[in-house]
Amino acid sequence: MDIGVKKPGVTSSQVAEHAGVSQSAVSRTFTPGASISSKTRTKVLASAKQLGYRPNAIARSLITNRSRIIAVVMAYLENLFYPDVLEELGRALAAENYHLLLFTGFMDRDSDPVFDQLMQYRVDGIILASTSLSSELSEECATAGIPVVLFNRTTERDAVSSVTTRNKEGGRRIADFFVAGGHKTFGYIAGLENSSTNRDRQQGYVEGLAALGFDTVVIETGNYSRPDAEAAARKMFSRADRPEALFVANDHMAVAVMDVARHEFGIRIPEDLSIVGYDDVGPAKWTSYGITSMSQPVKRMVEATVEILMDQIASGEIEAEHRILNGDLFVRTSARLPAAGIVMRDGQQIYRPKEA
Amino acid sequence: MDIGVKKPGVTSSQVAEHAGVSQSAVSRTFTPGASISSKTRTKVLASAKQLGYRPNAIARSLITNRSRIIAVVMAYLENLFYPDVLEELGRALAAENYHLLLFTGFMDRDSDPVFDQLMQYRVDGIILASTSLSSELSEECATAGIPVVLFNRTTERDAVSSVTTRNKEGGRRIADFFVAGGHKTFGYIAGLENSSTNRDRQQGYVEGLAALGFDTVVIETGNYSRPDAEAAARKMFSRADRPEALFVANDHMAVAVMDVARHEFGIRIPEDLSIVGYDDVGPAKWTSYGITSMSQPVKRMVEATVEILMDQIASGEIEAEHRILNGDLFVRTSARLPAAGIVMRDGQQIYRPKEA
DNA sequence: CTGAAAGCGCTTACAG
DNA sequence: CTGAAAGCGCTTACAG
Repeated sequence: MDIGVKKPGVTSSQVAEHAGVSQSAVSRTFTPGASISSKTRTKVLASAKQLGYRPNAIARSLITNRSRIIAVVMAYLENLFYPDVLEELGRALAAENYHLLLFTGFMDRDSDPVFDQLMQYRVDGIILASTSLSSELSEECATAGIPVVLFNRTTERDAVSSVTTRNKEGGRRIADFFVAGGHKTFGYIAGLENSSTNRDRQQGYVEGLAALGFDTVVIETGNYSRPDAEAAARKMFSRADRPEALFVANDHMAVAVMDVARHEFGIRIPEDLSIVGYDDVGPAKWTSYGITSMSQPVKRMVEATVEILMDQIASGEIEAEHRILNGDLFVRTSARLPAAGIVMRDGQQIYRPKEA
Repeated sequence: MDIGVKKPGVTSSQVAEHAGVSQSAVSRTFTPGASISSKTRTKVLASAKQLGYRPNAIARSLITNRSRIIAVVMAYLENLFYPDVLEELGRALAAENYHLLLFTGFMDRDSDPVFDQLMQYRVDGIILASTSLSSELSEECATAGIPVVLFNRTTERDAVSSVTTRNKEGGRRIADFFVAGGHKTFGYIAGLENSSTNRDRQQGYVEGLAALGFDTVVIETGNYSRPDAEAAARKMFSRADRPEALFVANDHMAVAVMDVARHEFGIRIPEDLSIVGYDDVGPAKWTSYGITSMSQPVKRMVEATVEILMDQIASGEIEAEHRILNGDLFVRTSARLPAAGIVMRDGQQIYRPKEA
């Protein structure tokens, strides 16, 4: 035959018949808090076990209007920051007895194409990471009562909930750190130009430098992509005014930039060039790189994300909520050190200037 | 109120009323290949658009007994190989109009705990990567008519479908490569001891060396984990009989091993020590590492996985199928080169001894 | 091609 | 605490 037949599973009616009770009794046995005598319950459980019964979540969803599924949209996973987030999300959602429907591997940074798919499953919530949703669709979600959280990104109108870290303060902290370390010339390898993280990090950095009397920052753009970052690094290091301090908008690019610097240009780090990255992701900690980097607290960001979702699902109130968390500048070997301001925390060096 | 109300979506009945047709007509409009006049279809589509109707996939699943959801179980994502796989899976499943329910972030390497959850959603198929399922549960899937594919792993009894590469041949190739490069002493940093990949890679390597007259291989175990690999490297490099050629069971560990070698022991690579890894994953290609590594063709592995699943879903025949693909030894800078056998392919160096 | 009707496997008032 | 019954939003024979 052409269309395969998945053997139908055991149903609550079959269990009811086997146990000699009503189908409602079976349902109640598997509904936490439902009114059922322990005698009936025991009988049902025994029959269920014997028949290999498992409640059909699909049927339950249809009637409760709750799928217990959260859609996670993550366009790409090359930057290890995102797999880290995904793993934490898996854990956090499982703890709430929710499930994770993943949309990944499409090239657009726009989620609209996957939106139809995701809505058809009547997901209870949507998490958008490394991607964005048009405002019409965001509005449609609000109308449908489906909470949406932007992860590590905000939109201009603030109409959608978001979880981010203080990117602007992060950029400023890096400016302080460079200047405290005695650097005089400054560069920036930018991420995606229309992303809020890039905009904020760059702004904080440039403003911070300006406040300290440095008005010139040479900029190339790496678009948060490895090949683009390599190209940007080649341009940056070929310039006559090559800076001695370089902030790279995330660690994913910083790794590529360091490789180009050392192996293509013979630049010594940190003797000839100081590099600071962002995210504090895995490879930043590897000895070969040892990147001084602003951290983003993935675990707490995920907790905040899931919290917003759970609150809004429970209350039915979809009001945009913005959680902004703090990061720290973890000091390693990729940048020259300032004379003061470095403190130890949990065995790691972080930069905490007094005024902070 | 305590329990939030997700506004019910637009239903096919509402669209039918609006369009002045039967609910069946609406359903047929959204069922590819259903018998419907283009006139009715147009009317329905117009009303659907106006009302913002989207078919409810949950209701459809209930009646078709097909969820169009594939469960992917991936215990952890630190090793970039797995995010790569996930991204390809996202693409490949979307192309078949299937969706990906991800289970990740649990510490066990055993999938049994998530199995109940996954069965409740009546998934149409299951992909297990970096994790395994007890044979009882595998059998239960077969009974229920749900295809399961082990990704990058096999079980002893071969009862479950799998997609792997020729790990044993890979180990043997690495042995050939080392010996051709003039190495005389050999080591191995093992992965998880009960995993099929580790067993096969190790066996091929040890047998290959033996066939060439080298009977001694010093072994430490890194369990495919970064900290364990670092510890294993420290033990390995502290040995009096430290080998000059070291096969590390995957690149994820090889990166850690190289960092320990260079920065803790001052070992020069490849002058003092040759290292070869496995997977040919991102960091292997980064200049700082440049790991010579056996590749696993992720894209083709994913295609094979999805193909098996789609075939078995369509036919309803759950017969274990084993796809075994070839990898190549990509030659970079982490190991001393043999005088012959290195050829170019697509601008990359690979090792292809004549007899192969 | 079309519509009325049955039914997928559950949850949940309702009445007892 | 329990059961009979309605109904969630669809698909799909069936009859016309």
